Amino acid sequence: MTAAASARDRARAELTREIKDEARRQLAAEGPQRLSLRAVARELGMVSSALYRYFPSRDDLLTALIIDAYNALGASAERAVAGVPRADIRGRWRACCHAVRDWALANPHEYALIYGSPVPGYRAPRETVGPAGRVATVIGGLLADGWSARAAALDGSGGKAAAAVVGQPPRAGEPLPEGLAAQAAVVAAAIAPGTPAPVIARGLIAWTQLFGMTSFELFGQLVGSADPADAFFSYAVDAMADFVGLP
Amino acid sequence: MTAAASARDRARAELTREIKDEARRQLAAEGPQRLSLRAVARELGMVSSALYRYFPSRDDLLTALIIDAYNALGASAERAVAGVPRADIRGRWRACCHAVRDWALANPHEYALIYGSPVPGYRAPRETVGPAGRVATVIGGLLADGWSARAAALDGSGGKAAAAVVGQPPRAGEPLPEGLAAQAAVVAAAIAPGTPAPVIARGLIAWTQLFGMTSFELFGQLVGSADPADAFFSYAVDAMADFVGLP
DNA sequence: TGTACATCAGTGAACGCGCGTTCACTGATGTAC
DNA sequence: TGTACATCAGTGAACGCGCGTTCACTGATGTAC
Repeated sequence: MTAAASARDRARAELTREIKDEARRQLAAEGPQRLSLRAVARELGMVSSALYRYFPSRDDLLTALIIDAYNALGASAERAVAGVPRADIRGRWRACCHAVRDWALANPHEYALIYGSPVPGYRAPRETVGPAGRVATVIGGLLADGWSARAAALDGSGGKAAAAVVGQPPRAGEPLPEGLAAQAAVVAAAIAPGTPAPVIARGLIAWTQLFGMTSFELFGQLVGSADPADAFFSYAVDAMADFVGLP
Repeated sequence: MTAAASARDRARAELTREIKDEARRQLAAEGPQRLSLRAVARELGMVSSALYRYFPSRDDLLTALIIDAYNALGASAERAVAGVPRADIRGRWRACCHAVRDWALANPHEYALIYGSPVPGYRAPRETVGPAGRVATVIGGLLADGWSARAAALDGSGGKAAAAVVGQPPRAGEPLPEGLAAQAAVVAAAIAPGTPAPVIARGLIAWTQLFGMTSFELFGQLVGSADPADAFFSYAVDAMADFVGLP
């Protein structure tokens, strides 16, 4: 009786979700290491040992939250990018960056959970790597699109590429340190096929800049300089778009 | 009897240092939130309540460690920069960036303590802001030196500034979003007198990039792309030197 | 220089807390014949 | 369709742990006259 079987299964799925929701709520209120199974159970009106039917240990609950956080951030970036016309590559880049920032500001503890200091004694298992890569994959796609758009423009107009606010865009033949060229090739193969290594290398810089800036804002490091950070963030996003050569 | 008075005082200062050293050791071994007064006391062969003669609470001990960490990192950057001839501005920038990274890799938990997610329930008091600004102050000095060197060269050579690998250096008149221009002016006044706002704005980008990249390396976010990160790091440091217009 | 007093460092016991995890159990929900 | 059995969810008590902090105390070190 599949319908009946899935009745129990559905109850199970629902409670699993409720546990995660409550855990997420506590995460938001207290931070990652204050997350306690007992408190979650208490809030749900269960006895703490009951949670062990759903998560074999506290670390497994944490892992589930981490995966959810990566997925939520990734989905938010993907959604934002999909909302901009495909040809407007710079607009998609802006959308991606702002989606990252907005999600981080809206979910500071979840952001800290995945991009802050690693939780001590906790080692991220394999299942996190897929979700963890979603934003990078989006960025890789934009780099690839940006490169091919620019390559097409160069062919057509004899070098009159889009004006850059912040400097010359990367060129395919630019020299790179050897180790980096190899790493960039691997990255390109994975998320930005056909994109030359120098573009990827700059993309890595922009990627680290984006998250560095976001973390700094969230963790209070911009107080006294670029806080509030709205203007700085937008400026940096555009500067980095130029830097990686987006049209 | 000042000498005798300072005998007791010296004993006190020494034990205070020993407590911090032991706490730092535990920090390195276990991470910030595993730091426990009882464990520190145990290791020192004291009873836990004795620590309250030295630190009024666990948070105060944490604060002391945070200040020490900022100072250690700041001193390390200052030392590295001072070891390079004053005129070699790019060399000093490189030294500064690599000092930050090297210190972070050598003291990962202390780095996480100050640049990772904020410790929950802990609010950094005033005394941290001075030490926290030391690296930024170093960078501000380099931006100022870079700008005045470039301004001098422009005057002398009619615009033939140093060749940039990565694009055109910032110009004084470049447009900035309004809020950012004001913030940049404040920053300039504090740590880079006479430096135009666009240079400062790019400096902020480079600053966030430096720490973003370092945090990503330390927190394992570069695994699968730019790990090991030596080549990428050096490349990014040079790219950012161009980006902020260092000669 | 010697004595009476004040200051301070360190002790040891105790308070009250919350945590993760285990285990034998009860009762309800599902399955097989 | 009805019964006997298996599976699973949730209970409640318990284990053992370590933590931060307080408090009254002892004894040593310093200070004032």
